[in-house]
Amino acid sequence: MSPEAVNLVATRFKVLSEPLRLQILQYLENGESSVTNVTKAVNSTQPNVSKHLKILQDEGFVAKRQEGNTVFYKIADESIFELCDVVCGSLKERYSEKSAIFG
Amino acid sequence: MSPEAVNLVATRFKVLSEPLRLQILQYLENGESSVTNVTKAVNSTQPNVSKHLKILQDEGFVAKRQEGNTVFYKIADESIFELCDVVCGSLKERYSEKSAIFG
DNA sequence: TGAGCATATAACTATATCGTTATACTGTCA
DNA sequence: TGACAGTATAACGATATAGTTATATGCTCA
Repeated sequence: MSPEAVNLVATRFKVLSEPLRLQILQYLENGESSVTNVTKAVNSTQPNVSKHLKILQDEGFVAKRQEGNTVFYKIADESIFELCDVVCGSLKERYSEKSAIFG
Repeated sequence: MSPEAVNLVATRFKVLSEPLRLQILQYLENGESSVTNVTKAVNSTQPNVSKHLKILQDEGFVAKRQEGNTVFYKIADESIFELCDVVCGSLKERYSEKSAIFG
């Protein structure tokens, strides 16, 4: 893998390395949602959620759609769930005694 | 996924979000290696590589083995390559025009 | 025991980013 | 047009971490 490719991959992992962003993605797995509803779902503030949604959008993980004055975001790259599955599987192996918290 | 699980997953992604650490993992894919050789391979400094190796080990991605006064590190969790493959695939789709740099 | 090599750690600077607060922007509706 | 709701952005403080330099630790061998 070339250095540029390594950097792009690292950036992708970095975007997924914030718990709040993972929570947002997890919530959006249920379907598209307005910023206000995402904010409520993840129990944060609107500006903070807005900022994180922008980061997720810049990386192509989510896409936005405007309707009136409300903006709806939805998952744009399903591979994130595959990534989480792989990580969870690995974590389950490593912390087999803690595996209960992964359901 | 519970909040604790989200945090553990986020931590895992964070460890993989540094280009140098990805380079180290990529190099170790060829087999175990001493710290000195890793340092040369990734073109960094010994203390820096040592620090990153510790981070990778704490997360269970690599394991160490001491022989005399040299320490050998090797991959301890093959799932990282699966993760990189998924990310690369997703990136290829997104930047299809740039896909050449991924080989 | 003492020199020298390999690795780890400590202390530091610089940079990045999270979350907050305040405010700007944009669209709707009376 | 004016008020308000939804979203985005700017500015700020606080925290975290990458990389460097210096040094400590631990092993080997003469």
